Amino acid sequence: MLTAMHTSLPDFDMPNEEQVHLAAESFRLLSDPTRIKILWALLQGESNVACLAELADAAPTAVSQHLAKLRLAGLVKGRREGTFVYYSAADEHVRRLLTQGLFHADHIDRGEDPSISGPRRA
Amino acid sequence: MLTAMHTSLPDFDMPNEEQVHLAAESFRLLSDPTRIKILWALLQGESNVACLAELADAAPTAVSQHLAKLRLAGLVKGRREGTFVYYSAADEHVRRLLTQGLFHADHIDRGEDPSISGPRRA
DNA sequence: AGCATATATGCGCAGTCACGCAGATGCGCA
DNA sequence: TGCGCATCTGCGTGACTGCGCATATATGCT
Repeated sequence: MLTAMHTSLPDFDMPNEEQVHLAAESFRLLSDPTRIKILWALLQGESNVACLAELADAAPTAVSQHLAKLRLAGLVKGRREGTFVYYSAADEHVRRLLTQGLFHADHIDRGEDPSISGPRRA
Repeated sequence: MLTAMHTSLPDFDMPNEEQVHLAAESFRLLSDPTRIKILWALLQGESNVACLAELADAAPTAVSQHLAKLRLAGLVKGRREGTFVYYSAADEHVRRLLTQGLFHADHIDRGEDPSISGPRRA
């Protein structure tokens, strides 16, 4: 019973490595406050870099870099109009993910963290 | 019109800084493949460190560290039973978030990335 | 062409993270 | 009390990340 512990139990099903990796990448892109603000703003309508920089309270350069990453991941799309580039959220998955995350943030229950080990605390 | 661009437009509403920060922290914890596998396993029932290490194909030490972070964030709970510690997912928010993320991973459309700037490609 | 605006990109730095290793701690048993 | 097991914690390292700065590219106007 050294390495065969769950194999005997036929219950746990694990997602593919690739799927896990892709999900992790998406979550990683959502793990930055500036990018969250950018995406949240884009979910309410398209906007350009300068305007997003104001809304997210960040430097336009930083916002551009964030948008580049979000674009590479396919989370936002860019549409050029003259000197401006108007960005918009790619699909509704982004909205659901962000909404869930922000909603979850308002309902976090850290439940006093019993810390498992350490002396018994009454 | 230096810093007043969106203030004139009363449309964009932004979430609180704290809420954004908490959401970012949650997303950051979900941005690691090992943690995703751990949480996915825990959503199917409680388990201990060694078993989770096998399921996630990681060293028990690493799994323990991941679980400590997840516990501090309130995403998992730990229940001690003898020398074992049985962990379980904290609430249904985690399930929804993870499900959304993994589902999203199967429907990513990177849409050829027009790269905005650079020479016109056709 | 020349200039200004808007955005993108390359570079260096400081901060963070995941991992491996060693040692500590808690628990059960003889 | 001493041993073994399961787990936790501290430290060092390599890799990555976000930001600021300078620079490059793209578009519009005169």
